[in-house]
Amino acid sequence: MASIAKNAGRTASREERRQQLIDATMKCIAHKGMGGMTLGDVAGEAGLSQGIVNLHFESKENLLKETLRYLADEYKTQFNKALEMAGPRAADKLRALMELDLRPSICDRRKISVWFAFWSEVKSRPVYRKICDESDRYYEAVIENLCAELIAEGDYDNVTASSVAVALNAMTNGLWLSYLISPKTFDRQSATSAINQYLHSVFPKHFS
Amino acid sequence: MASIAKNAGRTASREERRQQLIDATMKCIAHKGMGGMTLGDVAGEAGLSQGIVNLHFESKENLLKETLRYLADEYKTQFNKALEMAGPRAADKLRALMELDLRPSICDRRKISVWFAFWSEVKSRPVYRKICDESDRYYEAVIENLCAELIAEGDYDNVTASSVAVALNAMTNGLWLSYLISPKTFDRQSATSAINQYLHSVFPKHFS
Amino acid sequence: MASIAKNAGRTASREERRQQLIDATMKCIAHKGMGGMTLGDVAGEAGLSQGIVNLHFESKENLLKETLRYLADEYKTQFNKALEMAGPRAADKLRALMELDLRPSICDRRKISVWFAFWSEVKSRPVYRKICDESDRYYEAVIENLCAELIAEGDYDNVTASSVAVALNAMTNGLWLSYLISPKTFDRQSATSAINQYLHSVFPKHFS
Amino acid sequence: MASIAKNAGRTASREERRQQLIDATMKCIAHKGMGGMTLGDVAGEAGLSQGIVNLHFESKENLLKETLRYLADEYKTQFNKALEMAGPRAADKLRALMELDLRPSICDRRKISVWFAFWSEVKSRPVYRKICDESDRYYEAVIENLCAELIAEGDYDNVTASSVAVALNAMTNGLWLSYLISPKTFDRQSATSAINQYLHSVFPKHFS
DNA sequence: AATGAATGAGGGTTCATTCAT
DNA sequence: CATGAATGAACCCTCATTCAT
Repeated sequence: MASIAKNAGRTASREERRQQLIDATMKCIAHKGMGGMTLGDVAGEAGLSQGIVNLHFESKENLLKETLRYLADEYKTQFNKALEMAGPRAADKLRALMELDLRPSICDRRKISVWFAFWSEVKSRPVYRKICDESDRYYEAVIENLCAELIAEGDYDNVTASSVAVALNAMTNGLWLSYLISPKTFDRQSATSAINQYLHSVFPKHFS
Repeated sequence: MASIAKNAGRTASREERRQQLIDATMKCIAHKGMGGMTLGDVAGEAGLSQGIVNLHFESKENLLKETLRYLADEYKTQFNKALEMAGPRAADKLRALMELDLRPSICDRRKISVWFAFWSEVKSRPVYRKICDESDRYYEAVIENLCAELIAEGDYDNVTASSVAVALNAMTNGLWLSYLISPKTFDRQSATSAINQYLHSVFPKHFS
Repeated sequence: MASIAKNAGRTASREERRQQLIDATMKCIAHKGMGGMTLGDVAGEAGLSQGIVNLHFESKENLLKETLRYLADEYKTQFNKALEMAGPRAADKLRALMELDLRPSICDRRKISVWFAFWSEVKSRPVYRKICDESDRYYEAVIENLCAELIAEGDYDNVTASSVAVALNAMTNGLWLSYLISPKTFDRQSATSAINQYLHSVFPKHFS
Repeated sequence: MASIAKNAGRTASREERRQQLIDATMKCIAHKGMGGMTLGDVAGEAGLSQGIVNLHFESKENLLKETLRYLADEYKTQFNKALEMAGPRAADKLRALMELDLRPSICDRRKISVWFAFWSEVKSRPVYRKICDESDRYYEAVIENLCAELIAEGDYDNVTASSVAVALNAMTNGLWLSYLISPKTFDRQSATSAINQYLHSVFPKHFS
């Protein structure tokens, strides 16, 4: 029985272990920063031994790449699910996507920290840039399509779908930063207001 | 007095050297990432010798803090200058500030990289958070005041100054990210459109 | 009895596995050098799993010792067989031994590599020295006896059996080194000539 | 005064330090074997700190390469000096070269150990092979020329310069091995006898 | 007997920092 | 002030060994 606890580390599927380590990695990045994080920290956080990361990910660099990929995949999954569950109307879908970015499970300082850690290395690591770029492109395309629908429906002029998509995408990312920097003074409430107000200004017939 | 004059040269040179090293630091962060950058790189970039950074900044940590402070101060200076030179009207001031963020000397991938590097460590280093927070608070306050003026002038309802300030601030930061991630497909032109469209939607009487 | 028969199979398989691993070890030493070789390499080369070597040899150190012992035994077997098959005359026996050292199955770069690997550690590992010393002593004694016979038969003066034995032993080992270092320019032919010429010079009546 | 001892490590020319480290390396290889030697050992042996080797040699691999090169250069220097100081006659030169290989400063178990360590890796590291091959080629060529002179002078038939050169080269290397393996029972005396007897047998008019 | 995930000590290497010059 | 050799802690990574299966 004691041996179960002692050998807890010996039983886990390959996939579980990888996920466990990726989770620990995100925690460590948030806690110590991308440069400050060490493989020792990650292993410790996961309650496992020194060599475990190299065993499952070959190298630190690869662990980080896989962590980013997980983060991107996880977001995409949520994004698509939000889209699906929002019902058929474009306005509802758009609102759902905006809400997604402010949902506590996504908009949490730890996770935001990790996103910024990768973004900050986008210039020095082409792999990161590629992953982020592909994701971004997808989201912006979806949003742009939704905006195009709204514009057609509402007969809005003076507004292009592309510009609104760019603005919305930028805004949600920017709001994450505000939350990261000023967690005390910045709350989800004000973020929601800012977005709603923007949507109302641009698409008054769809958003009150 | 004599000694002041005598030290003026030294002091000036000391200041110049510090600036030279801060510049090198920003280049290195952009090039190698916050974690990848070493004091050796910085010294090399500045064309000086190994120990030089510790001589002028005591420690790496302090160099980074001073670099962030410089970055923040530089931005503040430009911000205030833009405000001043824009003329007395709130709308002009606001437009000038938006333009500032997209001006090549500010919105350049290298510099943006450095901003993101510091932001990514905001959670693990309270000092960084403090510096960023103070700056942000100031800018948002200024913008909020300008918006309040516009609202009063234009008699806009359904809009609060605070929300617009939050949105604008987020948007400009988010646009930097888009530029960082997709330098090929994202250009200053589309960023300008996004902002102008937003301003026009919210303050139609002031922005065409 | 029954149990002996029953275990014979197991024992045989156990012995086969050990031999398989020793062969793999020699391959790996030749390929990666004594320091570069790992137990993982050995297991891989044998097409077996990680822990296999420790299962059969307890430790790396022991595996190496057993490998050397195998190498020495194998050589001794061949040596004795060559001696036996050469016929009764001392000159024929001597020639057979010289030929043995140049025979492709013995004088092959891979195997030579392994010999040198062990010799190079003779100074730091007394066990290796002991094994090599014992073998050497045996071969030199045999050769010395053969030389003594020849000297008696041929009435050679100015020559001692001991010195010729020392020289021949040194020469064959030295020729292996030449082959190891210069496989392209050094061939079995020139090695054979060198030995024959030596034998002819020393024992002109026995070797033409 | 105390500080002189304490800072002994801080004063030494680049070249001196490199040599000091190469010496320590040879000691360590002899003591622990090529695989067992660590950079920590080398630094410790030199009385310096951990990082010192990488500071002066960039990598362990490079340290080893430079060590081999030093060993080869040192030998070549001695070889050429022996050649020069031996006087004009070929026989004297040849004898001087043979004596060189048995001279205590060259034929010492520590140094021999190091030679064997490199030879044992000749198959897995082409660089080592190249260095050894080039040296060997040079020595054999010199010896072959000397033998050719002797053959011409003495009108020896049944002997080719090339074969004698090959044999002599092999023999000296092989004698080193005997010394390495059997330091107790093998002495310089018997090695000398073996060589002299060989020379006498082949070139009776020149060597008594 | 065999596997292969897990361990953890120890290796090579990097790098912030110190110090004699 | 400035240099750059030297330090030594700490990193990533490897690998012999152990152990549950």
